[in-house]
Amino acid sequence: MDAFYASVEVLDDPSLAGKPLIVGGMEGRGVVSSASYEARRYGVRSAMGVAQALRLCPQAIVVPPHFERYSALSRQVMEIFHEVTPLVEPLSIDEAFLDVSGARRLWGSPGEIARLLRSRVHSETGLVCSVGVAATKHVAKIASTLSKPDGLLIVSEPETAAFLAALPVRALWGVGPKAAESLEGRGIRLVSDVLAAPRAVIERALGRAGGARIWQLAHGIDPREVETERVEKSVGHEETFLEDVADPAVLRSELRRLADRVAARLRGGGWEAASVALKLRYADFTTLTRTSTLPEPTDVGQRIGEVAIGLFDALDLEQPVRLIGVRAERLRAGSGALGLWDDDADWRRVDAALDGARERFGGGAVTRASVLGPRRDVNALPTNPRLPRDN
DNA sequence: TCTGGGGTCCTGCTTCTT
DNA sequence: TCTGAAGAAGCAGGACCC
Repeated sequence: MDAFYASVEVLDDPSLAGKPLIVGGMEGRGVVSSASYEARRYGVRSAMGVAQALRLCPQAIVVPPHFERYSALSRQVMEIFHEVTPLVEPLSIDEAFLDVSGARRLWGSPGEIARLLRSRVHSETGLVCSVGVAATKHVAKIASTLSKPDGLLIVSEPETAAFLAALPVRALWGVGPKAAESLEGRGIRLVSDVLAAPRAVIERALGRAGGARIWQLAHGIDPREVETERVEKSVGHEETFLEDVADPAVLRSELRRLADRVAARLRGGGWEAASVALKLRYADFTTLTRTSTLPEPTDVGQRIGEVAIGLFDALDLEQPVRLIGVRAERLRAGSGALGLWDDDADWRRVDAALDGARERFGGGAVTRASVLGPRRDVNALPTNPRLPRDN
């Protein structure tokens, strides 16, 4: 979707059409979430402070984001995609990969399908989208970016190598400012320079995993399928204060509130968290994180809050705090999940959990049944003290 | 008058277990 | 019972994406 949030705002208030528009956060410390193309002409970009954006474009209209509305329209657009192919991989609220290789007999060539999608999205939602068509996800993604706004770019398989070679390295998925700087420091500016360089040079510049990935993408190698199932790995909430906060009591209370929100989402998704992370950003923007693995997974806000506060209390507050956040990590299926647990390793895990529970509760009454509860979910059992994990 | 909030993945290090 | 190596896991920080 093109300038998605800004386009939705225009859809809902046509008087904004044709004007420089910024969808952005709270006053003072807000940033630009989305800007209309009229605002972008003045240099306004996503993630820029709203104050800076207004210096560049003083006549811009700033509206707060309406995420529920964007989500509703996103669902509507995704439904259109699903009517064309079941192989849809939402990448974010406003982007998706579609595998249309099996839909050609019904809907025509990939190019025809792309035109159909653009037309249907516009007629059924009033919004404009751009489409990239290619043999791999990576090239399709780049093509859609280059075709914006309101465009369609088809890169056939034989054209792929030449298409990629002419691009700056920054266009490759996963090359951000730091990676681009590291590559450019070695004289590697274009994808064609990556092709000419030994793989070892790229891996030295970007690290082993990142280097290998970028080397492959530059060569047009991207075997990733369109994945319709996605498994969340963490959920979190964080908040930047309007003014920096130095009072630990206020920060603890905020942690409790954030933990409750995180826990509510865990329960909504049927998950439990195996560890809890605290994030803290000082006034000078120094950011630190602290993580703690839980004795047993939980979806209870009070428990997550206790752990987050424990991590917070272990810190020496050096400065007033600008941002604070709580994240639940290493999610696993929550209550109600069934696991098979008929081998020795699982029983050892149960007994280890028993030991841990006896230590915590002072012994006697703790039995295998009281540790397992009604759940019988081996994966959700405590892993303290350490045992080999099976995931 | 700087710099949000939602995430994923990787690296380098330490600690623990086998 | 001790020891060293290897691997797993935990943790912190950072890059990157939308």
